[in-house]
Amino acid sequence: MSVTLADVAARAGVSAATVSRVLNGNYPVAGSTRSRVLRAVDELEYVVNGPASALAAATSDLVGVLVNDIADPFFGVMASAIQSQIGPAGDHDAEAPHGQKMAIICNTGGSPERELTYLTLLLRQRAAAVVLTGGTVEDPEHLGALATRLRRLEAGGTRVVLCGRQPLTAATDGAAAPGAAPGGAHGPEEDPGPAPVALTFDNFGGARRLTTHLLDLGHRRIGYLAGPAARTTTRQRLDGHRAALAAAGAAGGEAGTPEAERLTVHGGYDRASGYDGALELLRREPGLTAVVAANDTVALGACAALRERGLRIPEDISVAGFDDLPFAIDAAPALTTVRIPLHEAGARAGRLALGREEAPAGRTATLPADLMVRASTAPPRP
Amino acid sequence: MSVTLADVAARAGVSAATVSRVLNGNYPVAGSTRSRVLRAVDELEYVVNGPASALAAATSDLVGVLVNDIADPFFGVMASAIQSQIGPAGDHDAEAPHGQKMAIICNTGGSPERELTYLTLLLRQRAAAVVLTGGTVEDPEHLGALATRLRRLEAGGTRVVLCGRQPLTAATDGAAAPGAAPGGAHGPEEDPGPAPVALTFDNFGGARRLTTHLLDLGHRRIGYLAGPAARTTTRQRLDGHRAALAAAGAAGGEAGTPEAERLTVHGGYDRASGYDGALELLRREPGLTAVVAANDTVALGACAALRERGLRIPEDISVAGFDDLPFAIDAAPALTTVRIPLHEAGARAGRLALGREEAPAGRTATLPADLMVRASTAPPRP
DNA sequence: CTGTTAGCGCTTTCAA
DNA sequence: TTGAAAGCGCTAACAG
Repeated sequence: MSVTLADVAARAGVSAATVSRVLNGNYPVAGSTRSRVLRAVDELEYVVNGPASALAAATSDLVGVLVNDIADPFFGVMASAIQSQIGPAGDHDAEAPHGQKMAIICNTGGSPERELTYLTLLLRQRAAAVVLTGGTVEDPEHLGALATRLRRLEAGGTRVVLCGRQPLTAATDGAAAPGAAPGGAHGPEEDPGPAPVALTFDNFGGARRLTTHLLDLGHRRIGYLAGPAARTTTRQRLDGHRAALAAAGAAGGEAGTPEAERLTVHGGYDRASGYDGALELLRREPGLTAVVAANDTVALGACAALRERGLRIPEDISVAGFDDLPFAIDAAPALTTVRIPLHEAGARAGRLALGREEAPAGRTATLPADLMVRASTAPPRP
Repeated sequence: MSVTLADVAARAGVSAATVSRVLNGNYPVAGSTRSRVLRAVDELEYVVNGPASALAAATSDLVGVLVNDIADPFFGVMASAIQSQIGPAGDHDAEAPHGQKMAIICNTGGSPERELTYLTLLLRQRAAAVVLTGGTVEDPEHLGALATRLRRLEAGGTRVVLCGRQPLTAATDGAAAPGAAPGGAHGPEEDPGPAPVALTFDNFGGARRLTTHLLDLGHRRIGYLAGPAARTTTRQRLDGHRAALAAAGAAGGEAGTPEAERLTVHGGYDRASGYDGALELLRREPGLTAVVAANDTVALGACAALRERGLRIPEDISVAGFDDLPFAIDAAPALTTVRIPLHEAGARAGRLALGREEAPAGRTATLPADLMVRASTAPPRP
């Protein structure tokens, strides 16, 4: 814990600079010198001092990954995929962990403040890159603060990648008008620079296809268990759902109408919300023939509530989820849902974060969301 | 990205040392000076340089968390709980992220080499603490290398906490005899020091209770889907299972006997292993009346295979899991399993890692594993 | 309570 | 191809 570069240099009979060059391998060094240094490193069991090199080099080998909740497989799968591109690969030598990056996973719990706090913390670590996963709150003030932080990060050389989230500019239109920065910003106006790279999910399209599937089966009274209001993911999925309803002229397709409100219950992205929400939906509309949930976890909660009410799935009522998390296929019955390519997205985001993959044209790519028809949906009873 | 302590000091009309003291709040500073400094920090949008302070203070505010697979809720839940104790709490001010620690989550994929690599990386980051979650490979050589790394970490002031893993000394008995260090160690023999704090799960007891439950129901032909061989968790659970069988004089209770081998299939901790394993078990013993899986995920895979074979659960065959992950209760039928207090364990490990909780007596605490009887187990058909 | 003074261990010009 | 030297930005004695 106290052998330094200088010690290695002394033992190898070279200067500290040379040792540094050998270790970083970014500079020509004679073969014999090189092996002498490596031997000394080995004999002394030398381990680089990360903070010291980060200070000197003005960049660390840390990559921040922001997630809402790492216990939720939705984020767990993405985080794992991101990590797989960033961390030590299986084939690396345990004795030569050079140039290895490490992922700092930050649980925001969906809280905008904590999102900002973590970004500041990452800024202070001089993170090499930051990946923000999942949707965020659509509040213009938060979006403004977020944009400011990201700009600072990028100005400091940190790569920023959005994974499963709209680019900020798109989200900021409308309410967050141009002109004066929203309250709180008192720093100099920095150059916006290029927008962060974004990988988005086709939440809207997936939701629309899912509800269309239900409509095609003959359902007309469809309840919707939405996620927390004012979050991008929630809104996109709800919009897609309503677009399908509207296209079919079904009830609840017109946003803002009493009918649409009546058939929509907002809650969290957790099981309890699905359980409670399904009950509420049933109270509002006893003639319900189908329930669409904001995600698979919510759908499972809904299934549990429905079943306890004596309703069979899908005979009495159809239920559909979203995301196609690993457990969806093992639900009872297997859940009809929309597959989000979480793993692919995470892996790609990880590569983008390291600059190992070219940014997509327009700096944004939308990943497909495919309908997975399984056993939990069926035609309504005649 | 370039305003430094000195800039703040200049603006506030004080010395850099004073600014440092204000920011770290670990030293008396006059109220007026304090607010002047804080104002300057604010106006300049100053952000501490983490690497620089880590270098100077010889410790960083990073906490390493090693997991097998963050996409697996077993680890996700623990990681989330650990994080909740380490990272910014909800009530913290976003503008004052001082003294905040951050968790570096390292996915080892269950690979011993990567476990070591990450430990080295964490050593190089001068991590404030390291939490190792879940079981590990029981290979004496790996255990030796692991112990060496952990000793170095502790020697450098890093707190080490094991969460869901046996203390190394206990695991090292038997094969890894005292005396010469296993191959590869060529450093000076350091003082072993105190063993790391460990929080372990009562895998053995939980498994025994689970199988006893099955035996009480009348089952006698019970198949076991074990996890990867040579891992602590796998062995403890299998041992508990066999202990229950042996106590009841049932088939397969005697480790090493052909009967025990025949009724045990080793695989991974994933769904596919459960699926394949269940089929294999059925091939070996068509008269099977129950299947016990190494964990819930494996159990779900087994359920799927069994169902495809036309077997009803629990009427034709009982199935049980382990861990009681969130989805277990929503399986079809609800899974009988053993509840592991993942959240509590993680939270406690997090507090131990920060030194915010006293180590348990003997530096090791075993957390209970309670049997959760649900619908997937029932008496065998007469 | 505050300032001065040395480093912490590494990277990186600039020379040789 | 290698070495010398000057910091990177912060903390921590030690004075005052």
